[in-house]
Amino acid sequence: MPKQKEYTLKGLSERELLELADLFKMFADSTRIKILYDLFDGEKNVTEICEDIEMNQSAVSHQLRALKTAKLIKSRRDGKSVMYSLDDDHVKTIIEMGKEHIEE
Amino acid sequence: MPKQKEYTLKGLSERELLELADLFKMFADSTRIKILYDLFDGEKNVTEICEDIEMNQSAVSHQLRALKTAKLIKSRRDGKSVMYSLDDDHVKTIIEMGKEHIEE
DNA sequence: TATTCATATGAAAAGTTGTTCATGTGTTTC
DNA sequence: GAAACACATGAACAACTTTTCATATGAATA
Repeated sequence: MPKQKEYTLKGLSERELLELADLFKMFADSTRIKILYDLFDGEKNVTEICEDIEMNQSAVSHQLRALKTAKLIKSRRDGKSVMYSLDDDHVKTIIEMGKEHIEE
Repeated sequence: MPKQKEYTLKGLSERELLELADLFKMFADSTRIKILYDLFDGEKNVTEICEDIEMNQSAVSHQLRALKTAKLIKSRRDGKSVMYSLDDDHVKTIIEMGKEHIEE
């Protein structure tokens, strides 16, 4: 039996297109952009991030989890703290491209 | 009277952060990614786009308007048709960066 | 000018998302 | 081991998005 013809758009499968959209969803919220941008400096714990971006701890934790699931950041425990840092080289490039667009 | 201290995260104002998020929202939906990706080939009219991405005309028109408002695409009328094309050099780069991330 | 083709648009429904609140878990310190 | 500190999590609500349906507008053609 022949395999069901799957929709693709010039080599991109429906599944890959959805993954792409999910990835960009991570950049589609200003709280998450603040977190990512804050981590440009390097590793920080949750309390530091909360102070830097002026958001409460619960909201930040929820967004950190989303960013981690999307593999944009990683974490390690350090005593009572959990340290977060960027986990993808493309994050900076993507945000920089965005900045260039809005600065035109 | 001193100006009210405005929140900024390392030089990015709250306003710019919201603009950035709004920009990335445009990439955060697979229908819009399909449209943008489809336009990598060059100018196309609405009917062509609908066929390529297999979506109905109304849904596509709504998304075309969003992309145009965000200045990612531009349009010109050609007889009965309206031709759409990319209006930002960064669009390809941003999508390519996204592809690289998910392909890891 | 009536009809047809191409596109745009408004309203409504269904789904998704972000924040808050309350509370739970893990780690250190006393 | 009790208290304090740091972080995570589930539920609930409000706000926002995307698609569909119906219909409107605009341009070409008979």
